[in-house]
Amino acid sequence: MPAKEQRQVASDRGLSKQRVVVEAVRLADREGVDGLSMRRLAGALGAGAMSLYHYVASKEELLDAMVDVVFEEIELPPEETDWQSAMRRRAVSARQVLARHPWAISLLESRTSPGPANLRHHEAVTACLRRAGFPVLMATHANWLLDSYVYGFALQEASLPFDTADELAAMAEDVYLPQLPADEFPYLNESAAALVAAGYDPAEEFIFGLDLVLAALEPLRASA
Amino acid sequence: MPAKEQRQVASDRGLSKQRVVVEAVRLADREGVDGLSMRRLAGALGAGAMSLYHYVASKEELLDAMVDVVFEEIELPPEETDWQSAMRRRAVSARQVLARHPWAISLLESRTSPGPANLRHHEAVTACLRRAGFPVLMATHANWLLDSYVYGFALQEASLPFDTADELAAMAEDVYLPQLPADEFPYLNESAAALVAAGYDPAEEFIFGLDLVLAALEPLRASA
DNA sequence: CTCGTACACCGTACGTCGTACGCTGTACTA
DNA sequence: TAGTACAGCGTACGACGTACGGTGTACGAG
Repeated sequence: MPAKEQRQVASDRGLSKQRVVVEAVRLADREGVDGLSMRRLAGALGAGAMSLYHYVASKEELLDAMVDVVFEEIELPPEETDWQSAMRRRAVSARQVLARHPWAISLLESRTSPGPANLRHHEAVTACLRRAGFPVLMATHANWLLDSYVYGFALQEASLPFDTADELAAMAEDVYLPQLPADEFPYLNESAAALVAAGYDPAEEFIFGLDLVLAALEPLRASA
Repeated sequence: MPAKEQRQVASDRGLSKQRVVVEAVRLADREGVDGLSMRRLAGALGAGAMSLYHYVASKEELLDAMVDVVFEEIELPPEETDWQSAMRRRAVSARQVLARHPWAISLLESRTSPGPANLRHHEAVTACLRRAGFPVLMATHANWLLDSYVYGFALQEASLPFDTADELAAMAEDVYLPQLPADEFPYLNESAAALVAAGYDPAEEFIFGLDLVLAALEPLRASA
């Protein structure tokens, strides 16, 4: 019934798994993962809902592909520098990317088989550690530790309702402190006051723990 | 129309926010968070779906309450010991609890305002650190670092499709190695082989990173 | 030039979801 | 005895994922 005047638009306007997944990521960035439905996604692509199923077997597969797109965005550890700088680079990049796509974090939990970009990433990180002199088991330990820190930080960051020092100060005054009776929560009150006074910026927190972890790993490079 | 022979069952079989939330946690443990629907939950409680809304304003509020129940299960840092032992205790407990309720991790990301148990927990941890001599800002750093590690580890653990060394060995042989061409992923192959050979048990991984982090924090106890 | 087949895409339909709304029966107070 | 409050329920609505069976266009073979 429809479409009689459209002709060679196909190759340009036509769908593809690429286009579907990329648009899904955009939609999730904009509206959160709960706002991502097959119908809405199809709408954003100017297509019918069922057309998507020619490119993705199910919504689950779509989510898998989205997570892998996110992994593709994370910078691999550069090979030219010392291992600490390289790992810092990739960790900082990972945090940035996960902050840009907060929905990806909650998806990680439920996706059990890593996509190709995830594997490539893991390989590159392991390579960096092994070349720096970490024995196999130590490299595994370091991997777990660093990834735990990065993911856990991103997870906590995603649940913060503020981004900057100013917003923190405003929220502390208006929202937090009122529900924190000073006698029941003396230390949280103390912290909140001190953080606001110091102009605490959560964005700078990441590097502190990261460098501390990297320094703590350094001595393990040559041991068994 | 119904219910004419039931009488004093009310106080025993009657609902309450407690019962609703606890049963929701059980259901989520059993079927995952996707398997938790208001109808199914009501069914498990022998009630109609809409009855739940007398105890929870919305499903969102139910999820908030479930997360707080999980926090209640986490052991607070004991006050009698040195700070490292205390923090180790609570971290180990947190990991256990989160492993028992994997759905809670993905919920953390979307819940922006902490419940009472969460606040009490945070207060206790901060108290422990401050009493151990950490200055306010350092205690904040330590908090972020430790929580990041615990949450991130739990997140990674939840996405593992195996729990024991044996299962890892089996999966490595049957699933992972076949899709990891040795020329493209030399280091992952090396790691997989070494881990299987060493009888690597992911359950022991947690303590390694935890103790490393605790040791790295120790020297910061008295500095500004 | 026709026709068959393959492909890209779509409309409809089903069962499930969260929940707004309004009704019932019971329990207790006046 | 009447009135009120409350616990719980039934129905209904719109949105979801997706099974199924179309329908138009492109293209190679005859």
